[in-house]
Formats: sequence, structure tokens, C-alpha cells
Amino acid sequence: MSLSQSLPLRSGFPSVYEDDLFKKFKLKHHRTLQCKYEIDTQNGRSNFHEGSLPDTGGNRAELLTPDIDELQRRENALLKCIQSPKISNDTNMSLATNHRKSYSLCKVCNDRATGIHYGLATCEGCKGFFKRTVQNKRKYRCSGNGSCIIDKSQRNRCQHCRFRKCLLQGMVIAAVRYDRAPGGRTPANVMQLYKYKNETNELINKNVNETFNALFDSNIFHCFDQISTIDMLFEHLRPLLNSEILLTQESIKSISLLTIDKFIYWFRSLPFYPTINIDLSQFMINDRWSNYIVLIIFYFLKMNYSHVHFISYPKCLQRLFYFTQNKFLSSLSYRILDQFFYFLSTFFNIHLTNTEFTLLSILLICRSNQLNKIHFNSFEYICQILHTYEITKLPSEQPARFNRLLSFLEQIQSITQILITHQHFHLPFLLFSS
DNA sequence: ATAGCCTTGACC
DNA sequence: GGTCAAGGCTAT
Repeated sequence: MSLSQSLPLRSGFPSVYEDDLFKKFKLKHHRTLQCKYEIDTQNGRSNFHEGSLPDTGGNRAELLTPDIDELQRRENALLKCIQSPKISNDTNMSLATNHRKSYSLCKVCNDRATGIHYGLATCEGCKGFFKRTVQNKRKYRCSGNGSCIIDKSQRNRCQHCRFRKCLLQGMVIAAVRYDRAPGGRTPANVMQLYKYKNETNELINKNVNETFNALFDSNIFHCFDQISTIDMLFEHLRPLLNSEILLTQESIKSISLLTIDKFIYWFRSLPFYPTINIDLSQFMINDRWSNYIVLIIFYFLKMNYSHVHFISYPKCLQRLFYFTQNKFLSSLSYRILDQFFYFLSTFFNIHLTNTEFTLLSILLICRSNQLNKIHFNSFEYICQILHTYEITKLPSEQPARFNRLLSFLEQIQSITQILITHQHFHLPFLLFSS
């Protein structure tokens, strides 16, 4: 049957035949057609779901669900890696015991879990959602920034983030039966994937719990509450405030390096740092230092000036002329300055707490599509920590405040990118008013 | 499309 | 026969 013949049948059959028997036949037939259609599409035709999505230019690939076939290939590769004599039946039994202990809540949305589904304790909703996504090879796109909160009340708002969370928490695509046969037992290779993902997530959970506890209970936030750690970070910026040093390209560079050093030293002391298997210093220096400097300068200004108009627009313009040694300022420079001041005003309007600033700075480092899965988990978990903090400490302002904080991440990245591209990275440093 | 409930079948 | 985790059905 050709594609053009099969498609119109998707939309409906004559309603005269709507008796139960025919309904059943229709559904089975419909499913067969859908499967056939999907096999057809694998031979170079556009995917039904993908085709119905708006094209945003492909530069935000991390916001689009990867192809299910691609995910299956990755799962198979993982299975080949983890297949070793070490994994015995004994450990599989202990896995089953572990599962039995934690049935109460769905690991994806915190609704009531009804059992282990595709390797994870989930509710009926997330079970069905995962099954439909894999069976129909559906693709989703996130209209936000790829970090939507998935809980019982909001789980249907973003399919992309829900499916992403399903995978991150350890649901196994291979457990969805290709032949759709009901009943039976899960194959041994799928059990191995359950075990591997369960162990990996346990390790991450352990580290993240430690981080969570450390951040909320012990020295780290205690230090921040006493302003001492932030002060340590700020001490390199303070001379600018008092005009103790002359602002040059060189002094900007050395101030940035000293601040980043301090940050790296603190970041490495976090309990979850060992789970991030990249060279943070290298990554910071190559990719993230500029974002972090912009964030910390904004926060410093906010802490030291009560009002956003601490420096006038003309005065800033004057400094910009002076700093660039009267080089011609293009209309683009004015636009950048406008954009910069606009973001500064939105940043000043939200009274960040030290905890929020700290979590934002970690998120700024973790947020990337270049990094591995464990790193993505760090982002996800720090997001959850921030979300928990927001709903417990500032419940009346939610969810607007939480969403605004997440949007700051994107805005800071965007502003920084513009400053670097147009060689205006000195701009934030010019705001220090004496 | 979602999610609660139902049916199925391998394993104990 | 009971349990568990697959897929199926259907009201919303």
C-alpha cells in the first residue's frame, strides 16, 4: 500500500460502522497503517510528527527530541559497553528489591507510582506517555529553554522536557516491545540496562543529595549568608568601585582571571564536582568565563547600588568613548548599550538572594549542549534545587520568579555573546561609578 | 493526547 | 494461583 493511499484512512472511517467489533478492527487496522507509514518514512520521507513542527532554523538542537532510532542505537551501544561477567543474577535480584522499596512516587512527576515501568517507578500517566512516544517515534520541541519543571500538575505542559526527564531518570526504550506482544517477562538484556541506569542514577542522586544538604544546611550557604564567600569573590571587583585601579584591557583581564580562579576554587569544593568528568578550569577558560563575569558584575552592582540609575546613560557613553579612545561608535554600539541597560534594569528589579545568585552561577556553568549526560543531570538537579528553594522560600512569587531566573541564564548568555562578538566586553566594567 | 483501569503471559 | 510488567482499551 502506498503512502498516499494509507494517509487519508488516518483521519476516520464511516461512522455507520461504529459497533464495538468494528471499533476494535478499526483500531488494529489503524495501528497497522501507522506502523507501515512510519516504516515508509524511514526511507527518506519526512516524519509525520517532525513535519508538523515549526522550523526554528536548527540552531537549538538540544530543544528537539532526538530521533527514537538514534536513541535506540545509543542504548544498544551502551548495552555492549556494560555487558560484562560482573553482572550476575544476584545483582539483578538486588535491583528488584531496590525497586520494590521505592514504589510510592513517580520518579518523573512525583504522582503516585503504580510499579516499575520500563525500568523506573512511574505513574500510569508517565508509563503511557513513554510508551506512546517510543511506539509512535514521536519528536517534541521545547518552546522554553529546555528545563521545564515536570511535576504532577505541569507534566503535560512540555512533552519534550517530560520525555527528556523520563530518559534522564533511567527509562529504557528497549523495554517497549517491538512486536507489541502483551504479558511475558522483560528480556535479560533489558534488565541489564535497568540495572546500569539504576546504579548510575543512584550514584548521581547520592552526590546531588550531598550537594543539596551541603548547600542548604552546612558551611557553604552559611558562608554565603555571612557574605564571606561572596565577599571573597567580590574582593577583586571592589577596587573598581573605589577607582583604585585604572581601567584598561589588561586590568580587566587580570580582574577576570582572579575572580574566575576564586570561583573555580569554590566550585571544586562542591560535593557533586567529582561526577563532572571534564576539566572545569579548561572549560571555564574556553567557554564560560565571560558569562560568569557578566553575572557576577551585575550582582556586585546590585549589591552596591540601591538603584538601577546609579550611572547615567550619557556618562556611560562618555566612558565608552574614553575607553575606546574616541574610536568611532557605530549605531550597533548604541543598540548594544540600549540592550545592556534594558537587561540591567530587569536584573535590578528582581531582588536576588545570595542563594539564587549561587545557584544561577552554577547553572550558568552547567548549561551547555556540548557536555555529557551526567553534566546534564547536574543542570537538571540544580534546577530542581532552585525550584524547591523558590517554592519554599518565595511561594507567593511563583512560578513567575522561577521562570524569570531561568530566562536570566539565556539573557546573560545572549548579552555576553553580543559583547564578545562586537568587542565590547569592557562595557560591564564601565558601569562602576565612583 | 492523556491516564486510569483492564488483559495478558512468563516466572515464582 | 499470585505477582509483575508488558500492551490494550476508552472516557475525558
